[in-house]
Amino acid sequence: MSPSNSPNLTPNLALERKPERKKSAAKSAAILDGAMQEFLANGYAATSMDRVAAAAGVSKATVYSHFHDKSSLFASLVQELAEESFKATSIDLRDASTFTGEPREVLTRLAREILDEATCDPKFCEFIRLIIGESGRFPELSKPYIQNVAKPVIDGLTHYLSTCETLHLNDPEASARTFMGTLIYFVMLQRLLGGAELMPMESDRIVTTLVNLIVPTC
Amino acid sequence: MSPSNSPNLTPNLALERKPERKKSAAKSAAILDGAMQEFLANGYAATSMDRVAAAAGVSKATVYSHFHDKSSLFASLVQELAEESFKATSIDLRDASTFTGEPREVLTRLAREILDEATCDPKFCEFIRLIIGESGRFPELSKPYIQNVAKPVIDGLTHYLSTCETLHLNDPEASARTFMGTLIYFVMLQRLLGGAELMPMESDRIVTTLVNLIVPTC
DNA sequence: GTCTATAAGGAGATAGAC
DNA sequence: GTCTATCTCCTTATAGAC
Repeated sequence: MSPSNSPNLTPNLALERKPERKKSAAKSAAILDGAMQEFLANGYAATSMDRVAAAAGVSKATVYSHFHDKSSLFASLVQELAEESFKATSIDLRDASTFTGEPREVLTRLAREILDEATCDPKFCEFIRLIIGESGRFPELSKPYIQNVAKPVIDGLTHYLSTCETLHLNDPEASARTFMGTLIYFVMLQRLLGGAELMPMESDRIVTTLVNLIVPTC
Repeated sequence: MSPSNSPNLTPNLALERKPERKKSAAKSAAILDGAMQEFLANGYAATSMDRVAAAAGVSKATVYSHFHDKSSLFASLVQELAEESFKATSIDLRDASTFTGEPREVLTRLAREILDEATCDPKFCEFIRLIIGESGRFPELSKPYIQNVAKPVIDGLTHYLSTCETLHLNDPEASARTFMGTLIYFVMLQRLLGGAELMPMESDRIVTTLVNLIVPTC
């Protein structure tokens, strides 16, 4: 109980150079990185803690000292990915320049950005695959995705659509879901399910058609 | 080589009552049934062959006598489910009455049927979850789904939309994908990811908005 | 053709040295 | 705090009786 023995009581000294020996956040990040690599590639059940440890460059016991068990490591990873993905897509939503211009231009630009991100960032597709695939056994884990990714995007788009009087949309939120659904379904068929060979489709045709449906032409 | 010894050469006799002792198709069906139950509930990696055997009411050795290994059993199951699902949804497409009436009525009816099936048949959602979740490690297995389920629906809808001159659609196939994408994304968010609580939405609003976007109102 | 019993290996999780 | 070594259970797949 005597504070003189406690190593916690030397915080003001210039010893902060090496935060090594206090369950370093660096190790935690490395473990989450290894977990990301393995879980995204193999899914939950097919990923072993040995491989996570190897991918992280630490021993298995270290993994268990940072995370109580496999499922809580998985939960932490999903949480982190949801927030990271959120940042990636929400930059667009909070940036005013995203929504400046004619509705036709704005929606075209937005659709292209979303498809580009899905195409160029393989982690994005793998994350969606993981969330959908494991949401049956981990129902709670879809919440971070909904709250941090899907809902902000739908809400932001809904707000934008509701401010465009020229579009005369009766139900902006349902329209926003049509917008996102068209894009996500395209990614799902072409990228996730490898439909590019069996039923090819150019992304520009999807974007053009989608924008034409929402922005009245007559 | 002598055909007189071949058991195949007694097809005309009245012995067809008991096809028991020839790797009975009934057992195969029972195994596939058990496999369906387990794989749909747990995914591929988390399903054990012991539980498949138990669910099928046979021993594990019997499972291995009908299917070479776990992955080929899984492949057979996916193939069967894709064909079964295909029948379920393609009845609508081959039935002429599905496409009779005003485009607005036809599309509304079709959208409601698809959402109803996704809502009432839990196997439908679990199958989609399984296909998406495992398509990373079993890329071939998404082909039966694409060929037997997704492509026929898109193609049938594309053909219908292209015959509706009143709709003046520039790109019927891209429009068909918008139609299906909106519905599947709705099912994905609300049913698969449990978004019903966090971002509720009535299916009727989706259907109404979707039909209004495709069928011109002015 | 179907069963019981078992082989061979990998999984999650922990004990104890340092 | 991190490691090596280990415990225990469960996995896929097969061998051999009937």
